[in-house]
Amino acid sequence: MADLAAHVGVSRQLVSLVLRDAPGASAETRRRVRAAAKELGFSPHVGARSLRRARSKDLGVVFAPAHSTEPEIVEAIYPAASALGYDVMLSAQTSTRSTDEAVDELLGHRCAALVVIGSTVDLRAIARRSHVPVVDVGFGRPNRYYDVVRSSGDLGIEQLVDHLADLGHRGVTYVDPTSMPPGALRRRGYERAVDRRGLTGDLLPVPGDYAAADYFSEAGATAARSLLDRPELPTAVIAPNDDTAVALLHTLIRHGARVPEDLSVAGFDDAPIARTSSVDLTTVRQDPAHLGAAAVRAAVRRVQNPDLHPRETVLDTSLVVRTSTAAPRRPRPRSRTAGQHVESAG
Amino acid sequence: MADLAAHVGVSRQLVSLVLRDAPGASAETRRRVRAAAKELGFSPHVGARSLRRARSKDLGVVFAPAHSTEPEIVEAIYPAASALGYDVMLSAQTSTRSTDEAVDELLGHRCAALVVIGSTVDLRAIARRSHVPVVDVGFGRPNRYYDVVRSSGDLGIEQLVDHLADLGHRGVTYVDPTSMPPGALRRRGYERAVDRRGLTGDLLPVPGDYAAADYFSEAGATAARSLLDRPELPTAVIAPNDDTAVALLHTLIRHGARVPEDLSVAGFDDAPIARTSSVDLTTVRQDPAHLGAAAVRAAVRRVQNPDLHPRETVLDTSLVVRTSTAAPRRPRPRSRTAGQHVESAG
DNA sequence: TTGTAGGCGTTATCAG
DNA sequence: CTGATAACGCCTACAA
Repeated sequence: MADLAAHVGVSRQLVSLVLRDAPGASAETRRRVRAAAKELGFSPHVGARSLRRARSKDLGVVFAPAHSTEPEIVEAIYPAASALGYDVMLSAQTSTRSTDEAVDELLGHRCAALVVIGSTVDLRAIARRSHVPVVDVGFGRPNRYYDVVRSSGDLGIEQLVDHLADLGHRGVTYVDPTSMPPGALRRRGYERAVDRRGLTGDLLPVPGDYAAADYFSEAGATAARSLLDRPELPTAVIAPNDDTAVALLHTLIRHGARVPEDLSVAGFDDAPIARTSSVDLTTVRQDPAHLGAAAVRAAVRRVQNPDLHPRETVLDTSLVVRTSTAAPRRPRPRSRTAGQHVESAG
Repeated sequence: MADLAAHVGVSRQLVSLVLRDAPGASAETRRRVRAAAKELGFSPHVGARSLRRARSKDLGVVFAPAHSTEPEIVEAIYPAASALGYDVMLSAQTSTRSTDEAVDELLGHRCAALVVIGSTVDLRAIARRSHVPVVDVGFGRPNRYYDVVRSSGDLGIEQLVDHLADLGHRGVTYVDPTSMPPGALRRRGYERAVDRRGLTGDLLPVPGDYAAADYFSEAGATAARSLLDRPELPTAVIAPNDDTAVALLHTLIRHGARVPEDLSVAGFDDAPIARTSSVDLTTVRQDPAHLGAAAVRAAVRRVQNPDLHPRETVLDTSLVVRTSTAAPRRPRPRSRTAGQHVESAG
């Protein structure tokens, strides 16, 4: 930094002011300093900066890179954090790297707060030893130790059941990958909606190992084979995540069933694969941008006021109707028009 | 750290020794120091550490979280770096965050080297201003400024063509998403193999925008529709990435074609989706673990000896045969039995 | 094993 | 806007 100052012909502290966007430098000086910094390839040493600064402006984010939905949330966190003046520091949780390791690295960097995405472990111990606010994004339950941000999985499934009931379906089958962490909540939504609408329920549990990379897909394929073994196919099937729904859909199609003519299929997440034209899956969207922004807000709120109690933030989901659902083969008189995109504010 | 030392009843520098695994402390002391660190929730300030240390032991990694194959490479980089004594620092490149921004953040952390995954831009400018070794993982071309690690896309496609020829196919159609960065290389492999085996070539170019999130999938769906419009389907189709191949496969199946009975379909990448049982795609694997390890090795090599010239590392691919490819149908009659319907859907 | 001293690059404060 | 000075937490070197 001294080099840079000498090169421009100003003092070091003026360079420091410019580089951290602090007031007290003229526009012309700013320009010259920035130009010189670029020319010399200089960027301030963030280690030294964090050493000296009173409070950190870094948000630590723990995520699983290979997961299908987490990266989208990570991408959304960047602009949200940036808008509040925070930098983002990523730390991956993988098969060879535990949540604790990922958290420790971030703690070493003295992040102001931690956002943990899609964790299946209880973050209580982590929250206690962190000494910084912790936010759980995914499927945590409200507690006194850390903030929880999640979407309303139960209501989302209810939206799906309502959609199918409105189309005229009298029964809806629900594939339940039983070891999926948010599974219980979503299944409750299904049961509630089926009761409320007076539909015939049909629960198809598929056990398995959540840690297996292809558990969701295999669950869909397994469920499809089970349905194909029946004397008659149901008219509508819901799976509580898109990977399972897509595998279900493709396995059914491969065995001669037509979707949506023979049966309707719906998923949950609005993952990228649901949007491709060869799938075009009716699903429930939990907006990654909303989740990311809510997580950042929750973290910053407690950074600014550490005495506040952790909160639960539940985000609305929105039904996304595509061409994998339609009225059943012999539509009832009360069937309505399909194809509407119902959105609810976040 | 002073607190910790006082708590254990030893000197600060002994604590420092223990925390960085340096020799000079007894096993018993190590144990007590670690226990106390855990109890007090203490971890060394990496900023202060990097400020003091002569050389950095951090490897900066730039990647696109939402990409289908990059996260697997990122996961592989962790153990590879760890084995050589390096920490990993992640920086995301997204639609709202340019490669330059991602690189600048890492440079601010004074990483020892930079690994840039799947970049479509020329890294020359970045390599010049970085003052640290840069490694491009993906589809860079050899040059004097930075290392390149890639897999042998051309040979991989040749393996695929050979496999199909060995099965008895006399012609192979090749879907070419023309704006895909490694596309030219792979297409050359196709052309070479078709010539060498004396097959009938059939190039099906699909233009589009690489930046669009669903470009690969849409390319597959488009190609499928184009094939279905022909009077006769080819017996074998290759797409140079799995997303395209899967969309192609599903669109064909949805329109009544049987895979592999009517035609064989193959992809490239061995992405997670290719492995699911509802897809079970024959493909070419470029091992993410190998790519990650090679990238780390290339980076560390030049960190340890900055005078060495950047290199190109080309990794072998391996053919993964699954059930989407088979021998061509012997008779050519288009006799289709019940349950098969060709329809035009959206 | 302990103690002491110095310094890494930055920010903060204060008087000019 | 400049100049001077202290401090952040840690590592290194050296002597005890």
